[in-house]
Amino acid sequence: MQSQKLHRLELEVMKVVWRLGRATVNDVRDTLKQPLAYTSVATTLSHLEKKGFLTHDVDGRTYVYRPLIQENEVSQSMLGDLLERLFDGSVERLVNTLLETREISPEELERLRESIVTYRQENGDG
Amino acid sequence: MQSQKLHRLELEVMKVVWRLGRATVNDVRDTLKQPLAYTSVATTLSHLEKKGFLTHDVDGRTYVYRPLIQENEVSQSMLGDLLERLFDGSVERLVNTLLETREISPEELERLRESIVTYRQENGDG
DNA sequence: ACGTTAGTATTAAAGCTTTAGTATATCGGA
DNA sequence: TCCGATATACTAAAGCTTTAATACTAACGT
Repeated sequence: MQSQKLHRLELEVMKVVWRLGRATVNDVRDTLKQPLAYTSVATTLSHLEKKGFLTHDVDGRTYVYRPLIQENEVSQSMLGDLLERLFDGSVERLVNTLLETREISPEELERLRESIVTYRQENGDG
Repeated sequence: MQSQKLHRLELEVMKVVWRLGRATVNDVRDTLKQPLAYTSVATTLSHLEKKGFLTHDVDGRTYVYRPLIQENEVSQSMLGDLLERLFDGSVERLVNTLLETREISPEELERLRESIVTYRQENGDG
């Protein structure tokens, strides 16, 4: 398993492929907010395939890409990276920073608390 | 206010300066885990100063750098960036990913829950 | 005063991502 | 069959960070 870290554009492209499930160059190009030349998107997809994040099937002469890695894996990996680099691995510091930063609605806060309690019941007391 | 996003090496260097409070090139160089040429560190400090993250006082012919931005500001900014790019701004999704990923001790989990409850009391119900 | 040392300033190479132009191949319609 | 449209392959320029060499400057000891 490699680094699982995606750069800005790579991530944008992967998000489209994750969302669509299967996607051609044009699918990706049409979905991206950022306007890009066809070949730019194609190159990025090639890179992602070479790095092992994607593969493709052939439909006529068209490549249909699909993910080889789940969004959740990448999210975990990149969040974990930031956790180490910014917070020395302290989940508590990360969450506190999050709480300080954001305007979080009471509803979201309550869901958050529930998530933690649920997780604790499932794992924490073992 | 600018982007407040630091790259890998820049962040390493800033962390040293934050920790030491005031630091010369050699202070930073000696503290960094990564071995680097004197001039590499000096260049990076110059960049950081040009970008407004640092300034320096002069002591003899030596520059003594000090932060112009707090670690917390940068942490918030960079975490917020990841929150948007990876989780579409959903704090809940971020925290859930964090819970899935990490082995979190019951103690840490309890502190986490307390943080949230405290924050909710101070802000959430208003 | 002079040379050695220890700083900073300048410049740029190396390595990376992003972006896209050009070349090439192939499908499909007239 | 031939032409235009559309697809990928190849190549590389532009823009960025990292890294460090070289040039320059000033302090300090003798």
